[in-house]
Amino acid sequence: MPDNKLNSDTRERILDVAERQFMAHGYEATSMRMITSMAEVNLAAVNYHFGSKEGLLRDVFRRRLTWLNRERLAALDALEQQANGAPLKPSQVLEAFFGTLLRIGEDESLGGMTFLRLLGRTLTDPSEFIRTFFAKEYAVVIERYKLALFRAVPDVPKAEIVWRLHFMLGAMSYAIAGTDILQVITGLEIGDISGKEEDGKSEARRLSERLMPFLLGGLRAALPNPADSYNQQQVPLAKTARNTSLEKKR
Amino acid sequence: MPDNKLNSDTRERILDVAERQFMAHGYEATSMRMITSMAEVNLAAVNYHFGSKEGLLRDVFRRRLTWLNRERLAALDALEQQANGAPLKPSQVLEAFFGTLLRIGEDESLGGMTFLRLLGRTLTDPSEFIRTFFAKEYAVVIERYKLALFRAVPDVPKAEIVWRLHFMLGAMSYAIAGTDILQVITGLEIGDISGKEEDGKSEARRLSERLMPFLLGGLRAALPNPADSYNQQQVPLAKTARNTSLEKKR
DNA sequence: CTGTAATTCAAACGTTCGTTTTAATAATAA
DNA sequence: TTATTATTAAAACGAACGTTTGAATTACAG
Repeated sequence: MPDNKLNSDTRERILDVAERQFMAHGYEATSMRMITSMAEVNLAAVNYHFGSKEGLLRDVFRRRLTWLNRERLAALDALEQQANGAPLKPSQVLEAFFGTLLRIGEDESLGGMTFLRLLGRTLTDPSEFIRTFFAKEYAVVIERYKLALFRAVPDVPKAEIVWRLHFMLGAMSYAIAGTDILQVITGLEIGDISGKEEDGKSEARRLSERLMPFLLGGLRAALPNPADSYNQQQVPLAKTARNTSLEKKR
Repeated sequence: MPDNKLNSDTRERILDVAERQFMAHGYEATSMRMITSMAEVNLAAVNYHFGSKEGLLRDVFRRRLTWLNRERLAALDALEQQANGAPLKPSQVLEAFFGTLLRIGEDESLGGMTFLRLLGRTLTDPSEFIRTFFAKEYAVVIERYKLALFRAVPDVPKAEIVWRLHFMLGAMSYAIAGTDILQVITGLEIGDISGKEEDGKSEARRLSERLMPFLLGGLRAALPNPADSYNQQQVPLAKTARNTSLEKKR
């Protein structure tokens, strides 16, 4: 068992194909035979180089997240050093966090939109293995950014900021992952805008321009008024159709 | 092949177990033998009642989405009728759309948090079958709400509103689906807040109170300034060690 | 009660899955 | 060179998959 050493080219070709197939069909629905045949390597090569299918998925993420984590921390370091002890602006923190991520989408050598979509989709994967992997992989970076946000938005309670970081991650992941289904759901207008190609690497940039103001608006939104419950009264309507959920029909 | 008639109780028990297992492990990783053994029915029962595993998944969603779609349209109808031709407030539209959804999480007979999580996770599923299914299932409702949002937020361009609807769906789905991984990623504070149980059905309500202001803030956020690209200058630092946000590096 | 349809059941179907084994080949060090 | 290790190759492993079959059982209309 090697597990170290430089790329044998086989390794890299497997990672490339696996990244794309996991993105297109999901982890469970992608078989090793699909991967190895498309990569034009022997079936046993995956187990030889990565130990198992899980090991392959882990390394697919590792080679991208290593860069991402380093870059995200560096971006925050630079901002804080320049701020000289003063709190950062919320837009700066978000730009460092989400802008760094979206840069991946513009650079094919960092994984491009393929990896971004894979990342967005995998974050909702329920499997235990994936959950613990990401928790470990992200822990340090998230902690740093959480603290930066606490300082950047001092008028919003910390607990609320954590919730909103949660929401922001979701909005971003979905916006990235959902190119297929959500753009169908929300209509073709986005397709019109994105218009396939004006320049080669515009998709991530266009997304960034739309996403960042949205996230900023959400992050700094007015606090929920504890007096009114959001669920009952905004919609004053009558008792609509009641019928719980099923039966009927057929 | 029957496919009609009322519930044989077997049908219902299969749907309940399948809903929970699909949520917990994902569609592909859930086998029919897991489902049928936990539901204490014969292995062949799924194929008999639903035709196939895909048919089962489809019906798992149908029995919930039928209610949700009807309720969402009814909520919008009631608001618009009451408004008497005047545009609705953004908060009203969001409350009708997301509030209705989150009500599912408070009512076990509508699917509860189990179904909400399943829904959130499934929306990112890459499989063709699921994508087209949701596109059809959602089309009418989304179209109605899109129009309502256009009127409710007239100062935001329509294309931008579609993007933000996209983002809002993502924030919501992730917030729902990601109870496991994202709460680990974003730290334990949320767990402290949610604190297991104060009252029986509080989880969805707590989520709603946090989510709604965030979505409203994002929906009405200031437009991106076309003059400045978000990628270059929000992080104003020098060319020093830090590359702004994209290219360069490496 | 009788007869027909609906449902349940045990068993097996053929396929595909991830992984392992054993041998052949390529690469590298002494 | 030779010895040693790393990599590739072909074939097979047992297990699990979704589905189908055909008989046994139940439900129910006449």
